[in-house]
Amino acid sequence: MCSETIRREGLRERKRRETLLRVAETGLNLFAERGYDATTLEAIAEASGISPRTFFYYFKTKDEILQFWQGTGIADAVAPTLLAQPWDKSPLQAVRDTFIVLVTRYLNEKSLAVDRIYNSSATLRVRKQGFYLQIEQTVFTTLCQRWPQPERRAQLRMTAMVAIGAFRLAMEARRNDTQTRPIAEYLQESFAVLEHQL
Amino acid sequence: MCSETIRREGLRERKRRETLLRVAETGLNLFAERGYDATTLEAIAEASGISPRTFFYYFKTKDEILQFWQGTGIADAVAPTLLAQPWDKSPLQAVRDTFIVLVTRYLNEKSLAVDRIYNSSATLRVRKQGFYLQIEQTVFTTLCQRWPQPERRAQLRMTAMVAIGAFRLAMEARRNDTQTRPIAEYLQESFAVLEHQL
DNA sequence: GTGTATATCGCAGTAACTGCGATATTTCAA
DNA sequence: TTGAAATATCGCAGTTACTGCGATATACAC
Repeated sequence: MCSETIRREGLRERKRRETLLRVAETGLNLFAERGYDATTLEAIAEASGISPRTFFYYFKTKDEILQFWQGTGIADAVAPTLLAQPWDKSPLQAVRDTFIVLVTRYLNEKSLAVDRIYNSSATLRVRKQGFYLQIEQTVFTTLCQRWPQPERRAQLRMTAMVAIGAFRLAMEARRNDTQTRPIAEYLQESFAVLEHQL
Repeated sequence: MCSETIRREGLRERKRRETLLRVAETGLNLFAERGYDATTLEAIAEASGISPRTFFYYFKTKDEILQFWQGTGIADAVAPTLLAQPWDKSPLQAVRDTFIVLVTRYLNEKSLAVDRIYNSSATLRVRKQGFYLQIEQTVFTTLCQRWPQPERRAQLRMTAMVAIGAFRLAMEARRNDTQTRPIAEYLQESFAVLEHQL
């Protein structure tokens, strides 16, 4: 029966996607509740209804759960969004406007939770830099695509670095702020300070 | 006999200093030879003539050996050197000149080895950011001491960030360069690119 | 010389991961 | 429909970094 079984995705893929999401969500919740270090793999596995061994089938490491929430979206969207910017903008302007688009589109309550977890310990704070490093790299290579003149390379490298720096400082400002304003505002301010530095 | 025994330091402290240095050196050598991950604590301990347990009496973690070589010196010298800069310099100039002094004074062949090890794996590259984060923090608070006006804080935070960024890019440039020039030159160039960004 | 602080070490334990190999489930095609 | 191939789940044993506890030895200070 049911000859036209819904087969646009396949049982396998659906289950996989569901399990992945369930584990990621369970993990994030447990981190938020008990703290990152105090949450064992075993606990995450059990709460997700899988065996500890199977956890590693979905995530290579424990902190890939955090990367899952932090990185998904933004990291992949940087290059296309940056390339889609109007051509009359300066490199720095283009990156700034890209970031403004991306944070509005991808940062949500979950990102706030992740941010709080990342800032709960020194080792995690350091690991978060891996994310920034990755974005910096992507921004740089994308900028080089748009402005391929070799003599601009060093300058573009610097642009990528200061832009990610401004991004970091914006997140920092948001974290330290007592009120809660839209993330894009912090970004605007951060880049304004950067441009004022000149 | 020998009533005026040399007692300016004490046997204890001397031994401790010697052992610490021996372990740190052995570790660095093994890392360079076999790679960081392939070097077990047990191997370092054995090659240093101590028990694995005693290793943790000297270093809390394995990568504290890298921190020992990278951080010692520079991290502690940043604040005093920055405060000793002439008062007519701009914040950014002051930080730049501080870095030039420090790299000339503290970076040696060992730092090169450490740099190579740090860049041998993605996880280590990320961990190195902990060092930059620390320096950035120190630079920021020191700048705030010298220019304590609250309305400058945001600007000084940005200065600290771009300065450390320029530092990072200078190290990167040196690593990617085929020839070997004095580190201070890369720094000068990096800050020149930064100032040109304005 | 005696007490106190420091150094060394073994042992048992934990937690994150890896490799191997067994079994079950889904898929694809003959 | 059946049977082979790919994928998913899992247990078990092992490795490595690191911790806590407690024992013993060494240096120091008086």
